[in-house]
Amino acid sequence: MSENVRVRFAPSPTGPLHIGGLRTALFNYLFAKKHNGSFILRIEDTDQNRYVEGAEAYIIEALNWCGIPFDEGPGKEDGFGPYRQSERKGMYKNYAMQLVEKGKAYYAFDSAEQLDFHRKDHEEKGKTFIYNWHNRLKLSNSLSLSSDEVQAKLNAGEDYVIRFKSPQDEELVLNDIIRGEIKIDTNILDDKVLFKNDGMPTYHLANIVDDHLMQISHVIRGEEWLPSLALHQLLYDAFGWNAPQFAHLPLIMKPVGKGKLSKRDGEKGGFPVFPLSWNQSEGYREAGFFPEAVVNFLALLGWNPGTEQEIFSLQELVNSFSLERVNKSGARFDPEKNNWYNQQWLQLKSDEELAELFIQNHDARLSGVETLNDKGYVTKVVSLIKERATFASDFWELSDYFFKTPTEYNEKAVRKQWKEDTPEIMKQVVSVLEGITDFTSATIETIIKDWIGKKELSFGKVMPPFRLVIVGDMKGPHLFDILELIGKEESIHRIKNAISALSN
RNA sequence: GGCCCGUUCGUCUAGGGGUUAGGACGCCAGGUUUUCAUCCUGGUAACAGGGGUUCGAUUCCCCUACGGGCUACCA
Repeated sequence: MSENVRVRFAPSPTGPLHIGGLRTALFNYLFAKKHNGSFILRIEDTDQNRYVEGAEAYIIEALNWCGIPFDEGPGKEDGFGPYRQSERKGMYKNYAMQLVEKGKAYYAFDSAEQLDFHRKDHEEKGKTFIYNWHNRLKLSNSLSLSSDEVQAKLNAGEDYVIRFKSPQDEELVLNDIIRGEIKIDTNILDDKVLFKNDGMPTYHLANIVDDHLMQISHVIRGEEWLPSLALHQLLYDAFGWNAPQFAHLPLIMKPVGKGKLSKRDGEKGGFPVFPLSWNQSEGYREAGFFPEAVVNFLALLGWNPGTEQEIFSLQELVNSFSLERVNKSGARFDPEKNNWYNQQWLQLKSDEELAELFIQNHDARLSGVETLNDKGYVTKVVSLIKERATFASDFWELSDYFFKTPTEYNEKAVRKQWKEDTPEIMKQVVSVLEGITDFTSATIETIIKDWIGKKELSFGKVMPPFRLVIVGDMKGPHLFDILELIGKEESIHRIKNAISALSN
């Protein structure tokens, strides 16, 4: 690989970054870091009609949240800026003019209405209207008009665009790192607009000029750009520039049904499609996903290292990433596996960190449970229940009985476990507990088991109802661990409480 | 419609001219936990179809089907 790897992520600020865009950014980042290169953010805002306030800030925040910040971009100038195309506006026209002077591009005066008419007309006849060698001489442009006529129109201030003059009868052999050779017949190409009558370049021109000026070495983008590759290659050739290498990433598809993943799928399936919340759509961050899990899942969607490793830190991804191992076909988005990754990453987090999250999450939702502000206690609770959780937001439901005395008891469990003689047994358990001074899990366990043995009671008569009165349900970690945490007084209180509640 | 790209378990994928076609998610069963979950073990399940090439194709080539993308003075 060449020494100077420079890649860019070039989103349009038309809304929140979605999961596909995020993966494109991630692959660019991984490739850049793998080769000690630079990851550049360029904002492609050449279409002022589609500009959305806040979108750029959103994109930047999303990249930061994922842990894949850009090296150069808006606010991080490094000699190649500005990084917003709207701020580069002044430089594009000259490049368009260069092509006109070289005879590689031309002025076109056709109105949107005229072109619309042609398209519809062709469609009715079952044909496709393509503005190129085939018909450009029949349309209104500097190829069909005399230079005097053209000059007159320009002097009169008529609207015009600059179109690329795509070549006739050539076979182009393009190269893509992921897909290999792609052959294209230039006769089917159309004369794309490079420069719009509003004084802004189109994506195609701005993209090529900026990639050249910013010395981009590799263009890694979504497969939706593959049809434009021929035009882009032709543009580099027309300018006499060396083209970067290209890699077109497979798309991310809907979990079910046809087509690529959309915002709608997230709403239907109840999973996020945006990294951060945007208006009414909940983001991964707000839904409680860890960025590590999102990155891990996304990286393995369309790429794999060829080993059987599934869990990767960002650094491990960087180390093993290569474009050659990116798949060609689209990958279905699987919310289940996404959740699994979060569960895996949650287990990797420290109890302290998770306790912090638990406290934060909970304070926002509920109040009145004092012990939830005692981080030492919460940390212990988390250590006991985290293996049951997929999200930090599962914690409360998995551990509420550590913080408050049960007021309800699982009906089915009561029917099954609460027998005639159970209240009496529970009363005896109370007196056994009262006699324990070292109220720790292991000690309580030893004493209770001894007592069960001496009394010739069965474990089945004691332990299930014991759990039921402490937890309110037949669930949770090792019972004696729970007892130690909630303490002697509360344990006894719960048993007495349950005896009166269940013995009507 | 035209052009381009693609096609291995339900999903993400490994593999590659001769393999018991491997792993992960999900699902199912068993074990552990005298609870639930985790965890462990096992199971379920795939080379789209048809032609070639070849001693032999899932692997290479062609066609078909299917899927996807593009077809704007949007990116």
